[in-house]
Amino acid sequence: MGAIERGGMESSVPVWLRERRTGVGRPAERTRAEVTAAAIALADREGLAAVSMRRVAAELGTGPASLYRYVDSRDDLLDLMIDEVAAAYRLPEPGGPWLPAMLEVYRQGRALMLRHPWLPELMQTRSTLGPHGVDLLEHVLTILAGHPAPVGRKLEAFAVLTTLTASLAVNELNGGSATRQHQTAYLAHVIAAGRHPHLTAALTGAPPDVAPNVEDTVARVLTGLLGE
Amino acid sequence: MGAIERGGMESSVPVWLRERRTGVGRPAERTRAEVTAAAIALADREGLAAVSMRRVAAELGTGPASLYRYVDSRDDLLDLMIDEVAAAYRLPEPGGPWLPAMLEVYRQGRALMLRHPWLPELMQTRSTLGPHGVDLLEHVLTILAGHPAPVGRKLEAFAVLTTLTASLAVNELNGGSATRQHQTAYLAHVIAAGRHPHLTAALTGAPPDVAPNVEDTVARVLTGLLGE
DNA sequence: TCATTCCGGGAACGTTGTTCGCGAACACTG
DNA sequence: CAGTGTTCGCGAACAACGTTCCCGGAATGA
Repeated sequence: MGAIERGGMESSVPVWLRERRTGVGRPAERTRAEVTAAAIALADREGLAAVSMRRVAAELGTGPASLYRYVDSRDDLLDLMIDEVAAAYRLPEPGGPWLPAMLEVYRQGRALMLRHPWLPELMQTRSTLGPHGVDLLEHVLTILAGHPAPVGRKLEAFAVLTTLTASLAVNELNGGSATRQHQTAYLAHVIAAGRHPHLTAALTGAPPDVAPNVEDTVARVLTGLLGE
Repeated sequence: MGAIERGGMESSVPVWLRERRTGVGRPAERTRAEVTAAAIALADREGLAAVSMRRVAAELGTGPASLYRYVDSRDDLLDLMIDEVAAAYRLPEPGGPWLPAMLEVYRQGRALMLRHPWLPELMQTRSTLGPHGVDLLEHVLTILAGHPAPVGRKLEAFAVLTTLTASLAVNELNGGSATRQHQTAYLAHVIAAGRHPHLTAALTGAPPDVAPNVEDTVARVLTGLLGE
């Protein structure tokens, strides 16, 4: 009876609401924050695939089962990692025109993702809003407070900006990697086949004199979304 | 010596180039297409997580090891799934203004992703261009052939359109699911806390009289990217 | 018929996420 | 100070995973 009561229907409660127990009982030797930090360090060093419960536990010098005292599942841990990283935003007091302020948000998001190469892949898969994510959203809404667009479009702009940032970061990170070689190997084959004239022209033509400015792209998308 | 020669440095060759053997030896009982179809059927029915080599093999009535005659790894199989689904595009002969043509591409992409809910998640993680993907890209470039923007921006527009379609599809698919309830449960808590006034206003305010038209969003982003 | 070449797939290896349950550690009560 | 309730640490185990080995069989070309 007790077991059912405990494990029952709490699985729909997000991580951020499952909190510290009372002061009774044996005190924990670690914090959720420490576990999260260990996972982040591991991901930074060896990539997201290396973040298994066992490896994280080893990082902390404990057994795998111990982690489940701090986290309900591996997915929870991933959510914690995402939000913890978002704590690093240092955003200036909102004020002035909205576009430059939004671009600053993009710039810092990009920097975060380059510092933590596993971040974009993670954010594209799961869409979590933890405490720090919520702070960021509040900041964006403050930036856009004076903008005439309806709220729905502002939320939409935030979502698109997030996705776009992740997408562009992935592109930057894959610059000259193995995945890229995969692609070009096959594309060379496609070009040789002769069909796909436009693709051929696009890829064999002289490389653009001016490298496309990524920040301009973001600006264009944002003004496209919000007008002005 | 033979083993090294065979398994050696071919791992950088994409799936699409590893092709049928000679007519000698015992003929295969299945085709790569059949394996792919089985995987797609399984994913449609039980989600992407159910697509394990063992389950796909069971679907075909064989052992897990047999699949490796058709595919080098599970990742290869996922790439095949993506491209196979892209074969379903039925795009009209290009002609006329570019925006409506691009929106038709979006519309069909969206339909594909709603029919195969595992698709967006997969496309956001891995960026593969198989034969059908290449055809789609060629189509888009044909649509934009008369457009004055530099090629780089056109490729960029294609990439953004793909990402955006996947992102919006995920949003649509998560409409009323468990993940959504996670979010709103925590957001309610955030609102109750009192900080985040703009967020509170955005979420508690009267729901927008007009539901935001997703197609308009895409149009806005595209014109933002390409101008005009 | 024989040699060659390839396919099918049982068995096994290493790794994964997660659960069970027990012993130990602390706070509180009497 | 003993007892009780409650929590923590974590070894062991389970089921499932991707992948490799390897061998028996099946087909083709000579």
